[in-house]
Amino acid sequence: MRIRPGVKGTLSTNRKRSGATSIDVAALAGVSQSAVSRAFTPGSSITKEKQRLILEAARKLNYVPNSIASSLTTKRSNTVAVILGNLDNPFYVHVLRAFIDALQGQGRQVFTFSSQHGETTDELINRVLRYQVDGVILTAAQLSTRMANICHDRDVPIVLFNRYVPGSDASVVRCNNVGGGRLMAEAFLAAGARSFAMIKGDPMGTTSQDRVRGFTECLLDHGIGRGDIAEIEGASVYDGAFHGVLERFGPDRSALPDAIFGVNDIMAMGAMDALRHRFGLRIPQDILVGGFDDIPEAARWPYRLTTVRQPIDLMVDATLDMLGLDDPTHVIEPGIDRLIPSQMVWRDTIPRN
Amino acid sequence: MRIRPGVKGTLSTNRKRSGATSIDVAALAGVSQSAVSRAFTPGSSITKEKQRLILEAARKLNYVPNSIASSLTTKRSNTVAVILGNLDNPFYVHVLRAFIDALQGQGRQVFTFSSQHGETTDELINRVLRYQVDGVILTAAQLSTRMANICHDRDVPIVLFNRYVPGSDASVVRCNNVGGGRLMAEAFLAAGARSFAMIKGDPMGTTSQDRVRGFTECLLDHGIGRGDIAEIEGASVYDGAFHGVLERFGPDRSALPDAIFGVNDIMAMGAMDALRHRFGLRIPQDILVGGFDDIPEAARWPYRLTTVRQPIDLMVDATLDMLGLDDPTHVIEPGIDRLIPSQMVWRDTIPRN
DNA sequence: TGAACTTTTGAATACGTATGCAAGCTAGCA
DNA sequence: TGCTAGCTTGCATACGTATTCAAAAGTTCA
Repeated sequence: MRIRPGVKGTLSTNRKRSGATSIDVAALAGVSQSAVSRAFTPGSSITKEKQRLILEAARKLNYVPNSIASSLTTKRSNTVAVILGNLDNPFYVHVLRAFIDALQGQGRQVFTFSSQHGETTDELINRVLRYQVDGVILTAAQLSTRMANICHDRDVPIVLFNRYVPGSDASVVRCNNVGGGRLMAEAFLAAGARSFAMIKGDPMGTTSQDRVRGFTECLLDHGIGRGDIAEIEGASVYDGAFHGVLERFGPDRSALPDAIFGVNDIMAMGAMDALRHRFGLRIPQDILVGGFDDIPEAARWPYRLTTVRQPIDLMVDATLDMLGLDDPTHVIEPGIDRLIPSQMVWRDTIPRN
Repeated sequence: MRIRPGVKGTLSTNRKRSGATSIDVAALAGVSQSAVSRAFTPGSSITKEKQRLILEAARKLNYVPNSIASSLTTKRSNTVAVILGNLDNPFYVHVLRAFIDALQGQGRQVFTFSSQHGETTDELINRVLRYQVDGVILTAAQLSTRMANICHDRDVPIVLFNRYVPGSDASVVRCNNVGGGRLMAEAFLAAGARSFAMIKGDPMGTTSQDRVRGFTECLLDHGIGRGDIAEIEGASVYDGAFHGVLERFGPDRSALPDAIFGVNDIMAMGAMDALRHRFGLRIPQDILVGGFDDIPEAARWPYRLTTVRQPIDLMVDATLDMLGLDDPTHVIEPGIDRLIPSQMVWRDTIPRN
């Protein structure tokens, strides 16, 4: 047993906690600590034979390199923060998984932060920055200018995923939400719909706003009156949409429109369930429904939802690319806005002519 | 601009990256570095007035304490690893969120690891240990004895969530899966079912095995013959169950049993969709279906699934409690097995007498 | 064989913070 | 005023690894 000086007494840190260190391994292998470090650093200048010796000693001692210590000198933690909001929306679950898989493939770990209620974004970003993450992916929460600046000062790249801050120069990867909204409006119009309802998501979120805007503008362009476009607050969750539809049209079903646009799939699904199971309507015979996202759940049998696809993989790739984690000379150009095209996915909730 | 000696030349680490340090703050506030450290450590010995001064200076410099450096001395990273497998099963999404929320509430961050294909558990745990996490929560992946030992040596508490390693003495929190399986069997029997099918999950997972065992044993106890209990591999995912049912009973619908037990809700949902939309069956009039987990999705209209509840919150609380992160004297007692009771949730897929 | 290189090696140091220790300080009390 | 007890404070050091620099060990070629 190795003796650890300075860990005597009534400290609160009286667990051993840290196993063998590179020094222990060096001692056992009869080499210097530097050699151990090099043995674990790919591309380092070390003989095959010496490396073998060291790895063997390391195995004997159950040595695991301490990334914390390593980060302190290299100033890279191989860590990325993913800031999450609404995990009730399966879309973001798929996004999270895509990021985890991609980043893990690069040898990076993912810090998952949830933007909790009662915490300001500034507090959140502060928590994130403490951990010296190499990059930040923001799929929820607002980004204040001050915070964007702090990240910029510290050279921590930050990419907004499917959201943007109007008037800021933060980097953004997003789907063409406005265009997608238009696509859905056109699909409804082509199917003969003349009156509409939209179920809106997070009122503060640009994603929902943009889809609503594209949808509305396109309808207005085609001569639909504002009075024929109802708006329902769905808060981006299934239950919000389900109850939103119930409350809006329950008292007076004659007010039901020809078509309902759920600003995301999970809300479209909630609306469908309300329409079918509470109002006894058939889709698309009695009413049309459209969604947005193309989550796998929306393709399942009870729904077979016609929707607008957000290409997750493209968006994730673009985000990681923009983060530029692998390129030390990478400069985070401010104000880049990668707009990924959206695309109509036809299934059974809107008849196609 | 502060000059950083030693960062000259053609290093690959030529980003500034680290913003102001406690030394910078100390200089600006005219105090020692120790004082800055204490100003940010609650319960530390420092005057209110001096603390105010320091915090003000820190704000001016956009100082954020470096947790990496702090972890190096305290040997606590305030970080917990959550190892995830199947995010296609919404149950684990809810579990993840529960852990994130709870841990964040304790001021800890969550490292999310996905147990990827092509990586052994040993490699996984090694990756985890590098980051000096204060604890490990395993909701997927097998735990080898060797790895359990390494964690134990390093004093890193590790809790298996809803899984266990037979013959090992790892700490476990799990739902009473065997009992839950029995509950479901009893429910089916009470409703008059005499022939059965089970859709099984991960063949290596104890969770699925236990539920299958409880279910089967109970049926056998009641005189059902083995020949009347069909087994289908569903791989714990919706599509697996959907196609499993299709392939098994599509060629010969007369082989359909009275009742189908999806070993988790998402598979029960897949089975329901296949039965209804591909076979045109009514549930529960033509066939009974039961699930396990009680995920919110299973309560929605198309399904209204009768199922066995796993009390996520209780299980999460028990897990964190067992981890004992807040108690420095906490000893990880080996072999603790917290069995949380499961409970029948009656909805519409099994008639209740 | 030896000169001119290239590669490998180890010693020393830096990274940013927490903390033991001793000194400085304040307040309380006689 | 003098003395003690308790709080604050700063100094110095430790945490575990990566990297620089100079020295040592190989390698190539004349």
